[in-house]
Amino acid sequence: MGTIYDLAKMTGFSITTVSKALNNYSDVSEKTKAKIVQAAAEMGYLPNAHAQSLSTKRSWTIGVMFSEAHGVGMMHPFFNAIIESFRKATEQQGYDLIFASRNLRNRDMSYLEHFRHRAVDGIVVICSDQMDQHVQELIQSTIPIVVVDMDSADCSVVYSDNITGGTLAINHLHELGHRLIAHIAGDTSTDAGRARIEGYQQAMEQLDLPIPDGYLVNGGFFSGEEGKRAMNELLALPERPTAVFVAGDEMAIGAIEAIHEAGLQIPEDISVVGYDDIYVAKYITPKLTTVRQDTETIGQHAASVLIEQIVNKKRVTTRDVIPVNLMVRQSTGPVPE
Amino acid sequence: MGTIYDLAKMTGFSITTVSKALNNYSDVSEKTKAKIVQAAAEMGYLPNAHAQSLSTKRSWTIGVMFSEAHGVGMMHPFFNAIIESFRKATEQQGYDLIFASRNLRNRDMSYLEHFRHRAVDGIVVICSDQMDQHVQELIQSTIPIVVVDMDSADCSVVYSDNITGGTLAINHLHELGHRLIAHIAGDTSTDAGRARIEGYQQAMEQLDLPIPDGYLVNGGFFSGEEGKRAMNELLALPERPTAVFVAGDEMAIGAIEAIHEAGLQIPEDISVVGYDDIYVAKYITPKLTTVRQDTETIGQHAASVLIEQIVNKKRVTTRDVIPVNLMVRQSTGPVPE
DNA sequence: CATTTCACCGAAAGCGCTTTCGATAAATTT
DNA sequence: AAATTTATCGAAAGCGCTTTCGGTGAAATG
Repeated sequence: MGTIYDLAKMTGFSITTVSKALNNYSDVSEKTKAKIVQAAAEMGYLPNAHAQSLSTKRSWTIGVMFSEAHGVGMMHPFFNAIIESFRKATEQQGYDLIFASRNLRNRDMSYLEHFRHRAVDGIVVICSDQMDQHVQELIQSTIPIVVVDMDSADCSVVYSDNITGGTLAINHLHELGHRLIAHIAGDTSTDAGRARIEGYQQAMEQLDLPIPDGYLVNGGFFSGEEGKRAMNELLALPERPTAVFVAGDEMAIGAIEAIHEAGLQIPEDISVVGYDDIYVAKYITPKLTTVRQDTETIGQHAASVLIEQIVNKKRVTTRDVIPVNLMVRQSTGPVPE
Repeated sequence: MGTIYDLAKMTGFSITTVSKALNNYSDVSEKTKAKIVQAAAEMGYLPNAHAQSLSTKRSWTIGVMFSEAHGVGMMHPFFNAIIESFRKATEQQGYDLIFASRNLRNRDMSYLEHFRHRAVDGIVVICSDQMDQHVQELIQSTIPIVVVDMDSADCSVVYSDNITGGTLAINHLHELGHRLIAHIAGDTSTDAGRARIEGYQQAMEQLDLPIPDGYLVNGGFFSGEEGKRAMNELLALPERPTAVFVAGDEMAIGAIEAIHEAGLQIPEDISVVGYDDIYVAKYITPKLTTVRQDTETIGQHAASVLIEQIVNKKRVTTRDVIPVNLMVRQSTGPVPE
């Protein structure tokens, strides 16, 4: 503890000089700089971030907002991996992350209001719901922002190449001989959900494969429960698919459960390919074939495009589509005879 | 945007009165309060948090530190679930969470220093490594603190009843007829790892079961890889266990993979019980029997004990041990003949 | 030697807010 | 009617820091 005044008294210099010394101004002699820096170290002096922010109008904080749309909060492994990567990248530049709520001492307020209150330097939002009012409000504001996993023309975005992801999965299944390929989709209110459907449809058309009625089933918001339910719908179909492309790994794991409960084998009876490549994907039985999203680069790119805006004090709107790749493991195999 | 000065000018009152009105002081008439509040709403006025903190010495922020010991960061599902619950509880009281790094504009500093710099009101640390220097430094400081998943005599702690968790698992296996029960342990540098070993050993002794050489194998830091490796060691033993208690779910999933690769069935040949009950536990094949940690209550309790300290401006040292319970699913079954 | 330049330092204002304390006018009491 | 209380407001100091701008003495220049 101790303020800049204490340091000034201790060293005999004015607070002006102390501040300059600490900030490495050129109009302070090396000798006094050294004295001051050492004294600071001795007394364990640390500048008060609030005072600094107040006077510089720069807080070195980045506000993060998770879409709480479906109560996943910060628990979804995919979102999480991204934020972790984002955090590493931004902390290297000296920024701290702040998770703001919509509650300011029991006063209800929007995220934008809260972020303005906290005077964050920039905002990262991880959200897949186009319609989220709070997100739209953030996007329309003047604060530097980057949004992940969603598209928008009004701000910088970074997300996976989900269309290619879909085609990758379908082509892989096609090469294994599958012709009856279903898709358990993410909700169409999400960009990711829609793009993967798009990829599925494009690939099927390209391959001249029909999409039978009921082969495109909505799996909702990527949960295990919904994946299971959706798979059961597929299993009840008159012409059962031999392969299914699932728009999320947790959903895929739910689907696998359904398949097993129906007494069927994977991949002998049905092949399944997931999406995301969450941590456990390669450990479960059968090891999950899945489209891997590069959370590492997504986080890094998001960080750099945000920081660039902050540094240049200028909002930009870029679109950064990150490649995905297929991890072939053991949940897919040749089509059954 | 706009400051309190603008509001003052706009309403014709002094900034003193404006501030008081906004903070609901009693020496401002209801009439002028109403005027000011409305004007504030009209111009979208929001108080600057930094200025407030500077003058009140209260920042309404809580610093969170994850033990980065083994590079898991905020990605581990168990830690994550806790933080999510903690976040919900604290945000209801008006606090924001800040994830600080050890990097302050390319100056290296400790977490304590960083938190002091940011002037957080309290700290939550989620860590299992007793020896972490940074954590010890935090604990010895004067800032209100709560640590999760670790024991300490010098601060408030909240963690699961891991000893009971261990005995729960062993007793369950014993009831199923198992006598050859091994344990893939978490590293003994972690409290959780040690306590679960303790529970294992206590239960085995209680049941008069010997622990053969090699039946207690270190699984390191709870990763899938290490679980797999440890399981392979067990499989190579002259007398193979019929059941294994694994100190973490991800580790258990790795162990399951090893068992399957050895051509053995679960639970027919070997039963396995995990620890944590992570999200996917109930979806994988076979559905994992596991000791469930109550992340919800852990987070809530951590929040309330921290906030209590903040409000009372007085550090307390409490120990809050949260009960666990066994989720019996399909990875455990009767001992093979 | 007079003048300009340069290196180094500090006074002071300002960032946006809270809070103490005193001032004033109105209301109440004697 | 005088004295006291009450209700309402504002001046000013302070929170800890940055930054502009001016000042001083020493060194460099003519």
